[in-house]
Amino acid sequence: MAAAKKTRVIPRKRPAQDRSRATVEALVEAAARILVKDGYDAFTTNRVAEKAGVSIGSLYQYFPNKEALIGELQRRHVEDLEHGIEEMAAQPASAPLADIVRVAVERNVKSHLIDPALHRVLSEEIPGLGKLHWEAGFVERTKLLVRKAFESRRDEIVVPDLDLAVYIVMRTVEATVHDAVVERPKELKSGALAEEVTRMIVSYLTGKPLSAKRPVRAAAE
Amino acid sequence: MAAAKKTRVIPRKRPAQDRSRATVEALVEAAARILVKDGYDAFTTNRVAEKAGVSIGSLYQYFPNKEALIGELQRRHVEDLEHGIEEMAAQPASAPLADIVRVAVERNVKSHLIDPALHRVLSEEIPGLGKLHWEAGFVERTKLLVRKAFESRRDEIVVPDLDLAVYIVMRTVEATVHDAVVERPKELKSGALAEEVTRMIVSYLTGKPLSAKRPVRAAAE
Amino acid sequence: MAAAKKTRVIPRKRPAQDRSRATVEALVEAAARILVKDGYDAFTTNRVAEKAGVSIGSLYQYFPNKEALIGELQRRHVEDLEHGIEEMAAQPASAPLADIVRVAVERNVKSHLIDPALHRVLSEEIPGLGKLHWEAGFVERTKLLVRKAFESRRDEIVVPDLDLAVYIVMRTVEATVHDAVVERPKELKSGALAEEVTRMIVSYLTGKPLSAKRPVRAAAE
Amino acid sequence: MAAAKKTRVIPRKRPAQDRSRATVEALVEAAARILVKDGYDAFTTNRVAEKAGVSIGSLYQYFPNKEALIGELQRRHVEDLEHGIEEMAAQPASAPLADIVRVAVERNVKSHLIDPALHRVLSEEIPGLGKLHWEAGFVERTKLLVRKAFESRRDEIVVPDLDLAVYIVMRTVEATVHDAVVERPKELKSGALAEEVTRMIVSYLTGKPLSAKRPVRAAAE
DNA sequence: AATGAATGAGTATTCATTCAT
DNA sequence: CATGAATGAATACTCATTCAT
Repeated sequence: MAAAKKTRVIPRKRPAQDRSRATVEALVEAAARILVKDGYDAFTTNRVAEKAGVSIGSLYQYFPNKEALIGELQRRHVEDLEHGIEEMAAQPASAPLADIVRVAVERNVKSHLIDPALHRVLSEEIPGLGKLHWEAGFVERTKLLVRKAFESRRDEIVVPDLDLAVYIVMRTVEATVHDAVVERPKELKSGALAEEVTRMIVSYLTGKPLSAKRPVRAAAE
Repeated sequence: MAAAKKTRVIPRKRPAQDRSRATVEALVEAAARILVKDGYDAFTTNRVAEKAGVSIGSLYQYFPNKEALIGELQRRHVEDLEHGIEEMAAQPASAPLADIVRVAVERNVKSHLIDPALHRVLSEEIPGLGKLHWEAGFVERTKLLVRKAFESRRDEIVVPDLDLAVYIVMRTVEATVHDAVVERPKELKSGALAEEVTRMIVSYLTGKPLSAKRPVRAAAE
Repeated sequence: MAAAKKTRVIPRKRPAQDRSRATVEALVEAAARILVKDGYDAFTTNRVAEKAGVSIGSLYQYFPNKEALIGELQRRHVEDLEHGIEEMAAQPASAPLADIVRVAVERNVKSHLIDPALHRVLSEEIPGLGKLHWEAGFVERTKLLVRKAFESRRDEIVVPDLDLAVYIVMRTVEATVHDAVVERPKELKSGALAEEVTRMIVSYLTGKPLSAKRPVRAAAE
Repeated sequence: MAAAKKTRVIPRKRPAQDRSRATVEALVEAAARILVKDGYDAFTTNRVAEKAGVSIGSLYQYFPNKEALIGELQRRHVEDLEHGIEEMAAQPASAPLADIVRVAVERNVKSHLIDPALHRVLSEEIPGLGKLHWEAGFVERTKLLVRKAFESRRDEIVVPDLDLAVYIVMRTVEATVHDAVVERPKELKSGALAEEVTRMIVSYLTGKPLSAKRPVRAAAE
């Protein structure tokens, strides 16, 4: 129903030269800084260009429109999130479900601690595009990896509908960790939140409580 | 950091006269319709007034600004959510934790099935204010009720940090149900989602799986 | 082939109130003045609004875009041209072809003497729209009237293809008179040009020269 | 009154080298193609350079500005028109007026059939400069030749004011033929239009109808 | 109370042109 | 000669809000 926006989200040129790259980087940096410091209302293309020390024309040389600039910011965050899932998927086949979940959750927490303020603005203050933009395919690719990880531990899992479980788990981790940036920063940093969320998910999937906390190496950087 | 908006969110007057009430109602209706059908971009005060069959001047008679209109929409949705929590709190003291959780989850699902499209727009397309707006105090009042419910079943709960548990549970239910409107509509309506989420939460809180499904009366309308 | 522009040309509202009418008039006036004095390059919407002593917002209240403003100017000129053709058509059925032609030519000259400068800018400096805009149907309506006038004097006319004759005559009068505004202003005002053009057309249509000049009353205001 | 543009219209250098010539040619070609296919709005210097397979810098090596590019296009068209007039002037002194006129008209038709689309865009879609641009002196040189041709047949001509006659004839031929490209393409190609226009002009100038059509050799290529 | 004409600050975006490499 | 990254002035248009009637 809601009106869809007609827009390219892909940067106009893949910057090749060095000067180009520097310009693009300056723009992205400036965009992030403005978004964090002054909010979306202050996020105007002219302001971004100015803060980047670049002409407005140059901004449009690399980003077809305002949205594309935001898109790039999102892309970078999502890229990191995806790396996290890949790290989980890279766990040895022998690793128990609990370890898998813990790695995923802790890695997700790590992603959210990189630039929490930017992350918050990105998901709360941007109009028109909630998760819509979320780098095409990211959610699907991610779902697939999680599903595979679950499938190869099918015997440990008591939940009948695996697909539904994947959905619930993913939403839970994301929401729970994401909002903690603002509402539970202490527990987010201390690891307490990750521990609790891991417990919840594991006990849900396996049908039995996760006894003692047995830290996993992969979580450490 | 982010620029805060200076605004009253409360309707200028409690409409007493009938005509007034009708006007307000028409405006709110029109606002919702536009938001759902055309998205936030099309949501202009002039357009709302026009669709409501009212002059723009009249709109400003009842709503001090655009945000207040949105605020009213949110208020109405949140009001329903709050009623849900109150229903949960109204459970007899003897009701076991599992029942409490089930009632809360199922009631939340019900709230989200009232006007899913509007609900989605409200939480995804509105810029500048994510949950910030969320009717002052709603989250706090709600947290309190949930906490009390948990406290009076403290013996059933194995999680040490009750406050953290409340946060996790609330975020989980909200996120999980909310997104299901778009991504898992079937399981949302069938009750399968509510069942799973309830299982997850109960097993997390109590440390033991929720055996068979034992439906609760209060969930039935 | 050439890209067509997507635009409303119709004024947004038919001004009803007096204040509205005054605003519209001020805008049209300002538009004409700017076009004549400074050319199309200086014709910006903000400038027009300013010169009209009206806010830019008001301009857009009555004209959906820049083009519509020009459209209105053209409409007014074309309206006058059309009145001229109607005057020709209103000649008594007994009037000989020569009189008809003379009336038409002289009336056309009159139209072009109203605001020659504006007229010139309108047809020479406006990009994208040559005659394209020319008030929908004007050319057709006009052709029809001329054709009828010719048909009812078919016996006087020696040209076999009447349709082609109509085309040639119309283009000739328009081009010849229009450019005279700039290139032959003296003869345009003195009536010499009209006389010559009339001669040319009549001798072409009838196959015999138009002997002496026999002025027609209708031409005099 | 109208703001005059400050510009060189002559290409910066007479390309001597072959590569240069090729570049210029590519640019002019690209310019024409864009103008015809996409209209004046799409005619940007960057686009022209790109389509020509040349860097924007190179464009400015050969054309001081956008206008100069258009100027070159016009120059080429006008050049052809001028050749036509010269062909007329090259008729033997003994050739009767009717032949002269016929040659001129038919040659003009031929010019307009070379690249009608480009020709149309050039004269209808280019803003700021109607005929102003028209290669300095073209109109004057042309007028002179026509006048001379008329003078040397003064005895055949009944019109008293020769200068006015020249103006009227020239405007008539140009307008009548030019617009036929769009509005009477069939008659333009068949020669019917040229025939009619010739008749009109000859009968106007000589005061007697042009009896039978007596084709002239010069008109044949 | 209602109307709706008027306001005008604010913004995304284009494109001709320059100039360092 | 060629390149193409960078420039930045210029402009159409939107929309929340006010206020005279």
